[in-house]
Amino acid sequence: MANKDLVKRAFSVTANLPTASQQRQDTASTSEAGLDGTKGSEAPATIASATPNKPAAVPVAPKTGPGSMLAFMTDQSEVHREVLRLRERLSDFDGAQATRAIDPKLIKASSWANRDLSHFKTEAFTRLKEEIASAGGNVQPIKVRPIEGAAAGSPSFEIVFGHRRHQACLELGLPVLALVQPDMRDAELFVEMERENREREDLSAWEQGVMYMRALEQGLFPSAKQLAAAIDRDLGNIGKAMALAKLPGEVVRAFGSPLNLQFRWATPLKDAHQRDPEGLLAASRELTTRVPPPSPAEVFAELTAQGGVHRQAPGTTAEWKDDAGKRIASLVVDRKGRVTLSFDQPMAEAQRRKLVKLMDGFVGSKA
DNA sequence: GATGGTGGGTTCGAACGCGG
DNA sequence: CCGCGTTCGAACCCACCATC
Repeated sequence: MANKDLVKRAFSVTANLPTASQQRQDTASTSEAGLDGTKGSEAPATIASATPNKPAAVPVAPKTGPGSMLAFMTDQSEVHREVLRLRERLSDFDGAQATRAIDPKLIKASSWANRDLSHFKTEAFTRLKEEIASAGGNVQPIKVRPIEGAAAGSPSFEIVFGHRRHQACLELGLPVLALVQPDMRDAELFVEMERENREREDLSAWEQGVMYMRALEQGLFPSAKQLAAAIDRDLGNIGKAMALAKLPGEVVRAFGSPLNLQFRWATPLKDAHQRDPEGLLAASRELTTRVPPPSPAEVFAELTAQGGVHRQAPGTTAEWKDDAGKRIASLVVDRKGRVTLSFDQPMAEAQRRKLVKLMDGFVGSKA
């Protein structure tokens, strides 16, 4: 039985990782009982003495020099095993990146980001803010890079992506969960920020344009073509986005928010600006004073109609209303440039005759 | 001629409205 | 409710022009 018990005991000792004192006691038991003694086979019971049925083993301090040395060595082997265990656990996180909770005041927006303030007033942003508030912080971390030589009290980090989550935490007074990426070059930051924004589809055409313009102005890329290649985007769209971004502020304001500007409007608006810059600005200023404000499509239609355009955008280009604000008539242009003038209310005979006469003159003058 | 930029046409997918 | 057609926005492609 002796050999069988020894094997069982040895396994038990290893598996239970005894403390030095336990092992010492075990050794003492073995010596007392002999290799074949039943007493020795009970030793593991001492190791497992934490069980409620058995009294806890009383640690015995080593009394001799070799005993102390043995105790030290076993202690050391225990530390060594712990190190190995921790290393093994650490290897589970190979490739993972650690996040930190950072005071949002210590983080500044990226130099190339162009989050329009109206982005932080949208319903989507309010929902995001509510989600973050209910979770007690942003669950999805933002990405930042440290700012070299930042002065005390000034921001120490720059956002790579996650401007909306940062803004939400800033407004809520919560720390931002952030992934800190050291040694990140400007171009790398730009490409990553651009990719993240595009994947989330939450940057307007105008904002993209401003972002691209800044990247080129600051020399991140030598040309728009190389910028397009770096971010894997079509050059034509980059040109259109930048054309929107180059529009005067008055024109952009006429649309209510820069977020309302669309890619396909870039060329017609640029044409209108080149054709009659003063006229376009005057029309834009006038549109911003309208109550109720016209829709973005109506603004576009009116601005591009300034000075006569070859290709008009489809949509309602003019509306007439009565004192109560109810629509009386509207002028609509379809995709082929055909114009329909319609009246929403019954027309008196006298008015009809007047309109026909007006049309005679109008069509006649065209012919 | 190479490179960079622009403009216009086409295509694709999503959203929407309408009729059965 | 479902299928179909239409519209809209974005992306892609390519031809063309300007500059060096």
